[in-house]
Amino acid sequence: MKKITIKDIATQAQVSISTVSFVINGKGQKMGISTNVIKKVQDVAEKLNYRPSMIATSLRTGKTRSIGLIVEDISNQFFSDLARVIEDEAKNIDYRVFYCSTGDDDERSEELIHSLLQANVDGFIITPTQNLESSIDLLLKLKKPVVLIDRYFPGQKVSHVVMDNYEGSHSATKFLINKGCKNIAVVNNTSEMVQMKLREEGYRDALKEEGLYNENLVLHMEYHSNEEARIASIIKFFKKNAEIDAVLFLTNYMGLTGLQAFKDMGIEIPGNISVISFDDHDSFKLHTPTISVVAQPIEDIAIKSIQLLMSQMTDMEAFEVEKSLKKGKLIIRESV
Amino acid sequence: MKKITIKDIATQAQVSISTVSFVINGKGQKMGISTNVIKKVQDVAEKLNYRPSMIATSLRTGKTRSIGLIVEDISNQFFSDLARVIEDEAKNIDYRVFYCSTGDDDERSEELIHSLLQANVDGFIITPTQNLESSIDLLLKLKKPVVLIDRYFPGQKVSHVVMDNYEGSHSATKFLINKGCKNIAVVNNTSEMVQMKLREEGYRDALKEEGLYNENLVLHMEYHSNEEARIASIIKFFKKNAEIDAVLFLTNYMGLTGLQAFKDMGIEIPGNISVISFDDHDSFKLHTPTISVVAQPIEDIAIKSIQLLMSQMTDMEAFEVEKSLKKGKLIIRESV
DNA sequence: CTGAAAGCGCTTACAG
DNA sequence: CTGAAAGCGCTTACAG
Repeated sequence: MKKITIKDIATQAQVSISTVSFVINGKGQKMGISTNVIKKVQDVAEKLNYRPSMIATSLRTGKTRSIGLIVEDISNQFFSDLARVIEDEAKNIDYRVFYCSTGDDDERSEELIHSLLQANVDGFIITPTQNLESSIDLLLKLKKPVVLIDRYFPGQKVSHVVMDNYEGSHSATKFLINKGCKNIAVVNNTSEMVQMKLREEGYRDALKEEGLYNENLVLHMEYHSNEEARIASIIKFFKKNAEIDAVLFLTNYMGLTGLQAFKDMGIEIPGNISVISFDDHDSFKLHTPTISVVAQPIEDIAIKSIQLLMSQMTDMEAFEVEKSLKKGKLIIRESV
Repeated sequence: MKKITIKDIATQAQVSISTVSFVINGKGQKMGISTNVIKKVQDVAEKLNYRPSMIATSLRTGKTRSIGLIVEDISNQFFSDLARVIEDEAKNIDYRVFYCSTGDDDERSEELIHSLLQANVDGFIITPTQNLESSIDLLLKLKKPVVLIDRYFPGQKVSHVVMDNYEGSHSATKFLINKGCKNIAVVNNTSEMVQMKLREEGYRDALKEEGLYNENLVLHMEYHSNEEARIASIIKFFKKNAEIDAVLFLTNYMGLTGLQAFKDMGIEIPGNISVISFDDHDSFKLHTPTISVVAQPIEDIAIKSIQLLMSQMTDMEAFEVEKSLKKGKLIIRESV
């Protein structure tokens, strides 16, 4: 069975290939093609089960009706949830999504951008890594529509949609303070990215407002260390600071590691320590006790980012940079 | 900044576009192009930062150097782990992977196949849904390389690589019997797919060998019901059969649901009931107590499926159907 | 109302 | 040793 082309249809329907093309693309009416001919072409196309070659169309039009989605790690539930919503939204406007993971590796991220550029995607949605600013600049120079999500570069003129990270951790910390906690720790990674900085700031400011801030209770963990090393560093930190009565984990994977560490140490939640983590996760709902979280507004972020991307794809010139901040949601469970 | 083409290089290097094409594709030597010219072309390509258009190459050669990977649900850890290994393996042989999720929906699966067909991927790796046999037949008719994973259609002549499901649940059940459990339940979904049938058979045969089989202890849950309904049906089942002292969950999501149900009911693991689930998951390692599992040989499956696909892509005619069975691994944790 | 022709960016058989 | 030309499957300005 060989591939059916526009030419086969033209032959069978006894018209020119231009006519076929117009009909297939719904421009039959507009081009003043007779109803009879339109019907005939459609019937033949149907009968031969014709599928236009995306590749030929792309080469000709320069458009692929596809979006490249670059996330940190598609096997992290936050990103896979995000990806699914974005894919659904894109499907509604008849776009395909190609997704891939950076693993928080700058070099890999650059490769992915180039590979998607080569595949000629019409737009990019990206969770950038730390040093990706220049690659993003390249996309801007190429006039490629881009939206950053989850994080961004403060100085760069690119649309982005992120959670209100400052507010999220500020209100979570506030909640712990109101609960009566006095020695509230925070576990962050060593990333210099703005979203992590803002989360830490929200925590710090909330404590400072109450005169409770203690810089010894801030732990920064290496992102690229392995699970055992991370658990060990958490154990060490909590042993050293036995006065800690509450902790805020700034990402879900740090929260999960923390829970593992507490388990190994025999620390009881919320008896010995109250826990809140960023980013909801199935394991947090299933954990004994269930873990409170600052949940990201995944749906809002996904929908908004597609919208921003679409407005760029529709008219790259008229488009203006938009910075969108979406409020997260503090979900209180048994862990506090 | 406009896109650099082979033509721009030809102009700048003062050679014909054929020469450029040969050099870029490393066929310079073979075509007897002088070292000087090769060097000049390479330098110009480098200087202009030339990237070949994948789309033009595809249209011309009919190949895309890409693989379509269709899984049930990319946000399920089993599939995302699988996808990552497949992606890495593919990258090693310089192939891209496009992945997408069926959500166990036949219609969506067909759409995805057609959409990947339109994108002209060179090969398919698919976890088929129940009624996808005819769509797979279509791929065979089109002479498209296909490998099925995780499951397959017994009568169909297609290469596949799956875990030895029968052996996995047989040995897990055997383990529970040897532990002294007498009333061992199993929780399955209503799928008619062979992999689920085999898991249930392994369980059944192990019990029959010891004269312990009791058909009342088999629960079949609707796949497409929501989480609450699933929890409710598990609670009902375990209340009705209070004698159950062990349970085997046949997929990780059923296991997770089961744990939630046990939590709601106040059933203690392994005090009241021993638990083993198929498919390892972070939550199983983190759960209190940690949950024993029949882990799938994800790496083996991924590597083998790429191998089988490659041999088809290399030589579609000489290729012979291969059915590959990979042994799973029983990991005993605190839950038994 | 419809067709012939150019062109998107490549690859490759053919000619010299 | 290198170039001119055909063709992959489309879209669209132009001509009639």
